[in-house]
Amino acid sequence: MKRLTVICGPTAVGKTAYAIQLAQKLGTEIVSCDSRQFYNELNVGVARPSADELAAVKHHFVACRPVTKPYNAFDYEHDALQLIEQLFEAHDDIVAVGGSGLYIDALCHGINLMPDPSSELRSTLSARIRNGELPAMLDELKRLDPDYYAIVDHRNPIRIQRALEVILTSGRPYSQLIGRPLPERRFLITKIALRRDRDTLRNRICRRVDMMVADGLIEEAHGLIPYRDINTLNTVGYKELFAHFDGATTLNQALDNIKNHTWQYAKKQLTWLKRDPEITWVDL
RNA sequence: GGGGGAGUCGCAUAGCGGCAAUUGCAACAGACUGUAAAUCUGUCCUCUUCGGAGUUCGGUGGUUCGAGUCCACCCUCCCCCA
Repeated sequence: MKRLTVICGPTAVGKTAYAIQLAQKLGTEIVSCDSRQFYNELNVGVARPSADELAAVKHHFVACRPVTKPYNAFDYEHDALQLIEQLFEAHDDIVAVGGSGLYIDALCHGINLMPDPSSELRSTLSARIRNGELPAMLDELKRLDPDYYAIVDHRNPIRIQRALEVILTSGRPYSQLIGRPLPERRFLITKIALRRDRDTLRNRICRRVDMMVADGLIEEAHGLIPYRDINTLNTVGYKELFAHFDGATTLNQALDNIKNHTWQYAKKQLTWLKRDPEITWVDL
């Protein structure tokens, strides 16, 4: 049976190096599931593997699309699955690495098929949220899909928006669409989550941010100013520098913010991974 | 030496007689099915059987039914003139 080994864990634990070593040992290639390393324009700020690392093992889904083209977990599932089937023709093992929990879940278990909302609908709904119409939207949701209304976080506008998008374009309750069983993967999945003690991880994060600066993070962010309103650029490491470019913070404050926010992100990743019973934890 | 201003729960900030005390950040925990490094929630003086209870606003006294808020003195810091 073919096997996919997924390497996950918080940012800056050392997933990249671990995955490369494993892939070399298994004589195989790497599929990234990092929602930010997909993009051509994002390099040092998203800790893309170095040129040497990319040369050591063939990587997929790294720097493969422009930030201007929207992408999501469902598209990723589709693309990655297709690629994986293809890679299994030549390999018994494949290594996947990444820190984006939703994308890892999409790869390992899939996401229910739902119709794509038109971009008009999406922008209409987000405009309504900006205009403070969330309560009215909640009423709509209550009427159209009481089951989902009962469980969603009423204060999370994105959740409400998404549910309405799906309901309005499919004509069916969102709660029905997300509940359906998903087909099992036709390959074995082993999930390994890397872990380090808090202090070590925190230090690694701080050191890595300093290294990113030495590697040109500030210049990279500066060059990305034209794209700053794209959601993909709403990313730790860039948004803090955009604020600095605006004069809202000093450079040192911006870098401190990046370190803190990266740490918060690492904890959020851990929270996501903790509830996954399939994971085997490995202490580094 | 003279004049002015300020000390609030880790940091910053509100507060001008009814306050365990505003807001932001940080911290801690959590949610998450197509924006996910996104978005959102809870806790955040101490104890709590989660109903409350006990201690707080530089210090010491005082005025008041009641003081972070008013008065006196003291301590510390900042600014201006010398």
